[in-house]
Amino acid sequence: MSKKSIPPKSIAHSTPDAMEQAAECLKTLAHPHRLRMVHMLLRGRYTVGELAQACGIPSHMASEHLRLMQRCGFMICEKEGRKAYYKLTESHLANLMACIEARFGSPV
Amino acid sequence: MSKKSIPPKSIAHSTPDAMEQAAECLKTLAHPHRLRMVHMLLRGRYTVGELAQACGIPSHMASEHLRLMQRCGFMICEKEGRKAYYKLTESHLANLMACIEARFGSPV
DNA sequence: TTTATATGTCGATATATCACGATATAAATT
DNA sequence: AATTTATATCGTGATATATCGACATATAAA
Repeated sequence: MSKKSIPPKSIAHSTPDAMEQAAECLKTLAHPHRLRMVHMLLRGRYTVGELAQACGIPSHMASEHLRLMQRCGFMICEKEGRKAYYKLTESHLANLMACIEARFGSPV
Repeated sequence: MSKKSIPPKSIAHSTPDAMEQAAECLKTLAHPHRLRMVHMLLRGRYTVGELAQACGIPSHMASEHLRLMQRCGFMICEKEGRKAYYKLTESHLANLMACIEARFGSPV
């Protein structure tokens, strides 16, 4: 989903694009486990298993969340042996999370 | 809506709360029309109809989006005659939108 | 009062998302 | 080779969300 077919328009309604892209990424971020993972990854490098444990979910589900966030360009995966480390690549996430935590507080 | 049946756990996994609340609000924000409305409301005071027109949607749908955002505490409604003006009340939205626009650009 | 305008609500439907079990792959261990 | 460990993928049912038409309300104008 989410084919950016770029605006056929130029009415006054302005470009939907910026807002649509933003909405898609925000939607991906807008999940408690994914927020927690980003929070952790801003502070270190973790494997799928470690992130899963911190969220209290099975690792195959963490894997799925990480895949979604990768798809948004938030992070990349670095494999080491049979482990997979995830690392943030989107610099704006730090600011964004700072705003979010300023409003809602950090997880423990 | 949204019964949080949350897993029966309370190990070291920390408070789910901050992240869950944040997720819920972010999810509400994560919609192209709602983002645009917030973007506009950061710069002025608009009626449902004006916001609807800017988004290119019927006003009864704008009304629904505004109701959701009100429920999150983003804004309040001020009625004047038969018009309804919406006004932001959540100060963190300015920062949050600034982050978002820094990453994705503003709508026209 | 009648009509038009602005907003809001309700119910139906289509689509998306979530959480899960089962299964798959791939590397390390035995 | 067989087993265990770590991750990833697939299919499914349950739930949530988005959008819409129809209708409701409330104010203003005629």
